[in-house]
Amino acid sequence: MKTPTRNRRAEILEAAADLFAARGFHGVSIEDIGAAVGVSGPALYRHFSGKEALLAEMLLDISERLREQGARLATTADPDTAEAALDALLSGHIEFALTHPALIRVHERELDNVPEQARRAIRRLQRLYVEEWVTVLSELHPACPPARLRAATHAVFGLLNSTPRSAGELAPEAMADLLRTMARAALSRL
Amino acid sequence: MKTPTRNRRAEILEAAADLFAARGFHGVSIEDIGAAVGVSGPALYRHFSGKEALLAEMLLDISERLREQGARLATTADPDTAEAALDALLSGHIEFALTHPALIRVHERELDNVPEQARRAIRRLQRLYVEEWVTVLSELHPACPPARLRAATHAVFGLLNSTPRSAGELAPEAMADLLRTMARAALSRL
DNA sequence: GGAGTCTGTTAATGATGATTAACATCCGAG
DNA sequence: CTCGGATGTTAATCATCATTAACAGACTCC
Repeated sequence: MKTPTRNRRAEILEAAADLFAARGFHGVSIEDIGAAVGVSGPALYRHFSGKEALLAEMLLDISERLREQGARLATTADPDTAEAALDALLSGHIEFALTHPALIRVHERELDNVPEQARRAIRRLQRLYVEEWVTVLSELHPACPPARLRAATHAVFGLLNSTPRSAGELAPEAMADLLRTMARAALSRL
Repeated sequence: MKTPTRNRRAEILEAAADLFAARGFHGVSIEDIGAAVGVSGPALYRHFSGKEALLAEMLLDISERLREQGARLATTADPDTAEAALDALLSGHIEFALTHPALIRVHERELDNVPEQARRAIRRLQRLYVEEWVTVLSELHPACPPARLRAATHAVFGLLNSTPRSAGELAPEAMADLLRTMARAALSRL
């Protein structure tokens, strides 16, 4: 019982993500989360210091993954073709959103329930990710003021993150294609 | 004390909308809502049969307003220019989103907390509103399959409804302009 | 072969919170 | 006037929940 135990934390985080996505942080009890992974209630305290800490770790992980991915893709090869960098960012985000709809949903909705300190860290990561996009976009639209680029970036995130809401309507492939097409168009004329 | 009383219900709905938008349905107590309008706690039961009923009425009202607006704008004058109808729908939705960010947020997030029966009614209204858009879009893109048009509509809503998240970055005027530009572009090539 | 760490379990404990009861006020109608 | 309805108030009631206690099996390392 050593190997399976290693996965417990991750297992809990995953189950909790699904539950939070479906019913919201306050709509899910510790007992619910425990049940979802086959243990009951207070067992979670062996892995996390509390419910908020669990959420904090979850959001930190998501934000960190997005930021890391952003930093990696934005600097992709050709520094002259900002166009290519934008495409890479787009594809990366879409892939993430389609693969982890629950995480996207929680990331979008539950920041307010994270304790102050962690919230600051998460916000910082989110800001860095946005800045990655803004940097690329400012190369494509040098005349566009930064505030507008930032707002445009948030708007595109809203578009891309709509996935969890229109789930099932379209096959993942078709959905990815649609989102890429729409986002590219939306960002082409700023 | 007759005239001011007439407003009580609306006053409560408004205060509750702001609170739900900020902290989520489960994150707000009846006591909180009462305090926000200057009465305390159980007084709300003189106006609503319960917390869920309050939310249900709120979402029904929002969905109804959007649907009504959609039905009105989509049929606007020129039936030949689907282009104009789309612009009208866009401007209407943007105006609503910028004017009532809290309502948009609640409408987007809290449907799951509404009791079954009301939820069905709300979903029906939402569906009608979406179909209004799909009808217009199908005229502009006759070759595009309906499922794709529906997904595109949801995606554009995601874009337009990003307002509450990027609040303050831009002046309302500039924001409306940006959203209109991006949405038009996103919907131009499906 | 036993001490210690890891993970769990099932009972408290203590808050918070929705809803209801019992009891005032105020105001317009008759 | 005074009766009734509309609105409120405060004090129960009853659940639900996060968190902590107390206790137990299992596996590791010595």
